[in-house]
Amino acid sequence: MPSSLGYAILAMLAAKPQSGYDIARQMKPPLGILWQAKHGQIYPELARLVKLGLVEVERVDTRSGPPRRVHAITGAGKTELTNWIVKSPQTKPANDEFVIKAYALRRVPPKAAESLLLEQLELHNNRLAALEQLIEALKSRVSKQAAFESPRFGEYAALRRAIGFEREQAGWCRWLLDEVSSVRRLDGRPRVPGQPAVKRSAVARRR
Amino acid sequence: MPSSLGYAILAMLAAKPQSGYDIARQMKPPLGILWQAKHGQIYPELARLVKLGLVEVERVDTRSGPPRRVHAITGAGKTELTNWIVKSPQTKPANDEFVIKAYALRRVPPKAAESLLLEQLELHNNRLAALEQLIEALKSRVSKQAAFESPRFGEYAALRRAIGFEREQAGWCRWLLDEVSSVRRLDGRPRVPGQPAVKRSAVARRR
DNA sequence: GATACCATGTAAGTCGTTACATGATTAT
DNA sequence: ATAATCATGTAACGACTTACATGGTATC
Repeated sequence: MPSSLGYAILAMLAAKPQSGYDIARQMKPPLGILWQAKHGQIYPELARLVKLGLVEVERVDTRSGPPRRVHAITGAGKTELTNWIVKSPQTKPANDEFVIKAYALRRVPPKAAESLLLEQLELHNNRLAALEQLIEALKSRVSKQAAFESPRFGEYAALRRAIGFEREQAGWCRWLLDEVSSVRRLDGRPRVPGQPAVKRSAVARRR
Repeated sequence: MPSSLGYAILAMLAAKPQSGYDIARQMKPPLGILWQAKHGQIYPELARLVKLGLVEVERVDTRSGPPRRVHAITGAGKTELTNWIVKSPQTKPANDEFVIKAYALRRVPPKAAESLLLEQLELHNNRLAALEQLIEALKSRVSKQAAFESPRFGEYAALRRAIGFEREQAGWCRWLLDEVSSVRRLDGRPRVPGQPAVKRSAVARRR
């Protein structure tokens, strides 16, 4: 039985035959949208899929350099993939390190907290921009009507999800930043009860 | 040097001394919001933190049952945690099995796809309801003004993030469901060009 | 009497990262 | 020349899961 990575590879090979290197490129963090893995894990897993008879290899000679090993899904592979899809998935924990840092953020000086959050926010904004460029390129190829029937629908769906999560994460960062900033502005100054101590919109508008 | 799990434990012990069992309960999937892990990983990691001098144990006898081993963070532990927080985090891949299934969803009959999506949607809605109950209980304890200063702020922030992600995931499921449904209604029927083939709002309103 | 929860640990195995290893090709 | 990319693999290590193991307490 293949691992989750194995099924991710099968799904990609069901779209079209590819080399291990092709797969590794599309799964490369941090932009891999279907699954992320390094080549050090991909090549052994491909070998296992071949040994299971779910995938076959063909050496394709190139005019320059070593021959590429192009992998294709077999009939047995397609069956295995289809059967696996309909089984209810077991969700595994997200476990983002940054949540721990946010959880204990009160322990560090507000200035340090702010720069950490700004760095994180920029990271997500950059990733978001890259993903939005990818989806724009795809949109023309996925017909509005009956998008589900399009051969690139899977890619489109995965991209939509990735974009949604990046947006969500960026929004969370902005909220955190706003909370920290408001405390920083309160620093040492006495508050006047009855009126808002701080305007909360400065960071919220920074998109 | 502790692992990410180690830092998650340190962060929780910095809030208050706790037993391994307490930690395991709060980290239990699928509702652990800071970090998720099983006791099989937590107890050995706690032992390592003790060996590193970042945590100390105290046996506390109970009137009934075996003595509890209450762990507390040490001075060295606080220093280590604070230094770690300000270092920029390395993000690791999300890798959700369900994305693979969605990617290759065209391979299965629309009816099977729909039931898979409905099951997933219900799962996220249930989790969302549970998380929203938790955050409601917290909101009263976290003051509106200067929420960042509140001792429970970390918990509140982590909960907000978890809720945002569940909402996002649920929304994505609804979108997918809508795409599949629209194709199902098209099944075998010829389309009339010039007017929309299908109303797309049936599922979108199902919240 | 059975089930669930309290409470703590260990062992085997899988998943995943990082680094080592090789060698050709293309771009600056 | 030097670096980056193409292209494929392996080995050591660390993270994580699952199952084994034990024994008391509370609830139905």
